[in-house]
Amino acid sequence: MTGEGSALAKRVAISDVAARAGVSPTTVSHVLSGRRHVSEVTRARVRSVMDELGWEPNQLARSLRMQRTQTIALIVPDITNPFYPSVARGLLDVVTEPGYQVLIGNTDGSSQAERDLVARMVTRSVDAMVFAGYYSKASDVTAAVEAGIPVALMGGRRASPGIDVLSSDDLAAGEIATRYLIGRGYHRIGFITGPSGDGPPADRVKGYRRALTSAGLRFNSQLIVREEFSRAGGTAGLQKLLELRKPPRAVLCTNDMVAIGALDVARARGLRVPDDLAVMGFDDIEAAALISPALTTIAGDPREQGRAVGRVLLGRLEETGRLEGTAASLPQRILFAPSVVPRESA
Amino acid sequence: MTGEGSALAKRVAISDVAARAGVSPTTVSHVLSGRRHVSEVTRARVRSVMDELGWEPNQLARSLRMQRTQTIALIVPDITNPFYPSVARGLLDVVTEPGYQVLIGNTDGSSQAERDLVARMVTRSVDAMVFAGYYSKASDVTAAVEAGIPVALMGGRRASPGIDVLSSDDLAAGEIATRYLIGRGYHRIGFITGPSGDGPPADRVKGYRRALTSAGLRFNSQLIVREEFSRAGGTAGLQKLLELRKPPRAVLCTNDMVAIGALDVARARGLRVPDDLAVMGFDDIEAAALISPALTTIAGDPREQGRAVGRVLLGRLEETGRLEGTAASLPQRILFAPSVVPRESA
DNA sequence: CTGAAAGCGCTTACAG
DNA sequence: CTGAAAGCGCTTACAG
Repeated sequence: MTGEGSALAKRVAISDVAARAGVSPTTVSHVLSGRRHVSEVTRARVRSVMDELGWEPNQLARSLRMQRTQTIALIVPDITNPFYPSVARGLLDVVTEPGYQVLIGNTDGSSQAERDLVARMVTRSVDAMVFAGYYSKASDVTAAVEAGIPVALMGGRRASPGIDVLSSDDLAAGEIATRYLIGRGYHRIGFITGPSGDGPPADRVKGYRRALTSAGLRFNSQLIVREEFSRAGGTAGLQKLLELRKPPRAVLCTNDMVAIGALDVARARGLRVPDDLAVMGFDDIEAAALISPALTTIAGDPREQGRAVGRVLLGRLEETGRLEGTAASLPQRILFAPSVVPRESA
Repeated sequence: MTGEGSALAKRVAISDVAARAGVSPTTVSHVLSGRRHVSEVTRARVRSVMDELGWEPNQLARSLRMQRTQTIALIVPDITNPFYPSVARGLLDVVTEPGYQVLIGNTDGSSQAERDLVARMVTRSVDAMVFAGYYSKASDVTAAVEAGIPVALMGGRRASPGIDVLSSDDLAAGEIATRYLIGRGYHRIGFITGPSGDGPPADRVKGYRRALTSAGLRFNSQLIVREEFSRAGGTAGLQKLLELRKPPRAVLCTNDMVAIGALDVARARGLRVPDDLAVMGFDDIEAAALISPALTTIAGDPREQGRAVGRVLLGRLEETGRLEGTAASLPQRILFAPSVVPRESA
């Protein structure tokens, strides 16, 4: 019984390869890394022993020694929200090739969970971190920053040392949507926004207002209604808008779910969309293309955002590798411009 | 200049705590783990130094020493397919509390990528692995099995040593769907299935056939059409079915996308759904509830599947911890029963 | 009740 | 061109 095939067979280590090849671990390490010259013959011998024993360096040991884990943390509120898997995909797209892996964490938006996860990631010595919260702010990631880990904050408002910020340009989104509607001849445009007066939804309203103004149209606060971010919110919102003395001919909804709720009431009332009423959403969720009439909406590109995040972080990682202690380049803030996806509803 | 506040401040190590508390690292380690008695006084002193210096053990060092990384790999074909984020969520649900983190990998279904990722995960000494491929089989994960890493294979056909298999019960799904339709008075039922004659889609057809038979209904192969897994496939499939001399009164579609395609032709031809034609899908994608008429479909519970996967793996991990080399319990195969989500279309 | 030492598996100054 | 040794930061037999 050699035990060779056993599931419990000890993993082969660099010392095994060295012994078998009749060289030192140092040399084995160097044929692997190529960081110093090794004579043709020994190199060949070592290579063949590596293959023979199927040796691959233990990343754990390597990480401990090199102080680099080749790992990036991705912390999100809810991986089940389709935006984040797309971001994850984009991140993986650019980060896999250079040898990084990604560790995911789900916070449910709880700041307790956020702190715990950030701490655990630090404890695990991730090389970089992307953090997305419902209301991302720098203070959520201080533990990482203090540990010298570069972080990319998604959805944050401003960059700070150690923290690059990447987010959707919600103001532009609102502006673009409104301009699209105006261009199609709608001048009386309602807006069903979210319950609170700040954050991305408020930025969209700001963009809407700006587009109105620059088109010489009057902004009318009666046309803005605040509702929950849900199908029911859309229903309620459109109902209110339709009760107005002069109801809008088009309605912008703060997200696609809300727009779908608005379409429900249009259907129930027998309104033709978009002839009697144009409806437009934001986000471009999968259902937007599948419902009837298909929803015209504003799309970001979450996968591309993920790629951008990856690139930014890779850049930071290169910096810290090279210039040890030298001043890093300034933290960036990157805004993603959205575009309209014209379909049937507007 | 103390450098204390610098981003480059060395992380504090166990030896720092020990020195400052006037004890050995051994003792510090033991107050942390509680694995041996430490006198009240020294324990208190060590604790306060820990707090003061903010020390947390470096997981890397700990992992290297203990041969346990507290990491689980999750390898999926496409994290962007909503099934997988739900699985990920369920996995996180059960695995976070006991201190595990999850490393994700995306293969795009390429077996090259699958092999590479499995190898990389092994190299990183993950404690366990969940693997989902488009056609998962044991041979995809041999590298992990050989390294003694317990794996949970999602969607596989049979368990084998070191590999537990968890999958949806597609046969039951087909049967349940068909029975539902029969129960609602539909006796002539068409089936738009996928292009190939095996895998989950074929199992669904088998279940359909079985339900028909056990209800005393005749199986008619003309009512089965093979199409692509897409909206266009659903359109084409229903068109063929409607050209039959005696077209079906109800149609089962191999997934919700296909069902949506079928609904497109029903709408175009002015058929009332479900009165003239009942349409039913599988999977319960988000859009199923949002379209009109809302789609009646068969739902699995991916998040619960993820939880189950987590539980199985946690069980295996406990086994290997306890009985070193003793025979592990037999590999399991767990099948998830789906249920119908009655909505408007059937 | 506590500590010195070995060792997990690598990489990299240092020396020749 | 190559190797012996130190060290990354822990845990745990071993010894007292």
